[in-house]
Amino acid sequence: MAIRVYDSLTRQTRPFEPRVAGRVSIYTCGVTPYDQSHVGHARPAVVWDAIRRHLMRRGYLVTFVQNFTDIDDKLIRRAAELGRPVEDLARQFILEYDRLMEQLSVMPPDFAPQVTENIDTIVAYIQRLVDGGGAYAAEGSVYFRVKSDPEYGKLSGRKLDEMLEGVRVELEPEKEYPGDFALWKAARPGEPAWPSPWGEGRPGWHIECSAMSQRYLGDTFDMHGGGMDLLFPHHENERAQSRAYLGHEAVNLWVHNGLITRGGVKMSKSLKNGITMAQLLERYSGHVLRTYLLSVHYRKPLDFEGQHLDAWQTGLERIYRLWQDVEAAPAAGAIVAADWVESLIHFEERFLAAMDDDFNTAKAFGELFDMVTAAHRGIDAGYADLAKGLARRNLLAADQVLRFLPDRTESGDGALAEVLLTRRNQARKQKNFALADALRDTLIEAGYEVLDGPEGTRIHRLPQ
RNA sequence: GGCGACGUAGCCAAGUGGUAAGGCAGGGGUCUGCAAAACCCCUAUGCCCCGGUUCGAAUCCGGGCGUCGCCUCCA
Repeated sequence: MAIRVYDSLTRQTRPFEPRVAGRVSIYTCGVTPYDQSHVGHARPAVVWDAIRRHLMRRGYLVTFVQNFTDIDDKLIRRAAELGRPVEDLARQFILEYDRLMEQLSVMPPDFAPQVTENIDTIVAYIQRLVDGGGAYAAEGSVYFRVKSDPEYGKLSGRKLDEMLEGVRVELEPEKEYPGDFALWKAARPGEPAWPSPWGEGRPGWHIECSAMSQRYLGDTFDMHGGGMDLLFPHHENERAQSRAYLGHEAVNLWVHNGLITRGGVKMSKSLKNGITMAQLLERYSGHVLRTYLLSVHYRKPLDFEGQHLDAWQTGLERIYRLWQDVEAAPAAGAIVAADWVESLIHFEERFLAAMDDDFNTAKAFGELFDMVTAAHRGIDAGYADLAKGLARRNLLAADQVLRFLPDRTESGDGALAEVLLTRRNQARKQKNFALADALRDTLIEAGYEVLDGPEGTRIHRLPQ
């Protein structure tokens, strides 16, 4: 029953033991709000949302922090292109991101710190690194002394000197060592800048996460998340800073999600093969996108192609149909002995066991589909009340963690639809099948599913 | 070039020593006026290839082939 989690640092799946009993603290790297959000932003957000919900389901009190990098080179460049203030641009895309998260049913973080609101904390953090010898000032900037950390490279699995062979172009001659990275960048004319002991400037990219994670979560916290592409250099540098600052590890478990691919190739800025979430939401509902992101284990690459999404949506609709069938069902009464009853009764423990195993949402969905089949078997076997009651309970249990159920189901009781349905029933009784079929087509065109069954005809809409 | 990950049916995808989950697509049936939905049965004697360890391997080890990623902004 213990939760097991894969740790990128030790490259092992380890039992999860929270630092403080009953509580879990999590920090994940958020986005730089300089452009529209794409699927690559959505995946970690949705994955961590499922992880949070599962930990909560298991009784933990979760504190979740996710930052916004609201000052950096990309943002400055983009703002200059558009002739708009950096903070203005950042505010716009932060709002858009938040709205997107809502559509994906992602809970807001407990804290969403922004770099520009934490400059003092960051400056103090850097100062202590300088005082401790882990960093040095040079020409108005401050650099981290990478060689001061004997374990530098361990997280991303590389050796420092090998890494620097040939490839790196030396842009900052004031560095002691080419691998050193900026904690504080001296201001260039026209850029946003803040005062510091080393002159006007702004934070480097990596320092914010060390400073802010520790500000909001304390000296050690349980899990640190982010995309695989952040392993190096971002998280490697972050780890080095935090170790230099604290004298020990800040992070218990490093958790990295796999990347999104398109036709098997990584989606990236430089390849310009990204899809924005806005584009996707024109074709698919937030629930379809969310669950598709959870249909594959979080550490595996995920291919985002329309044909795969369509296939997934078809499967999800089967779950929706069952939900509409059982949504109003009363709790199950007397139990009978049958395979499908066993399946329905033990569903939740199997589901939670899948989630306990390194948050295996793919397997959890497999269990869910099994449960759907078992429920239908029960219904077909003549135990509709029992099967529906159990299925309802199970769907709600799974939904607590995965969040796939439609917010509300539109029932087929629209006045016009009811009239058409009544007339079709009359036509069928009179064996006027041509008219009956025409009326059915009309209903289908209006977006309804028409389900004829032994207890009469039902119509409903699938949520979209 | 260095380091790392992965290779499971037509497609997507779980499974890290005990005899291949699940989804989509496809075939056959039941039900139905017909269809849809649902249910039942079928669809990988085999998990990239070749060796090895083991009573037993998709799972461990060695070699090969292939794909992808990181080393540069990226979630």
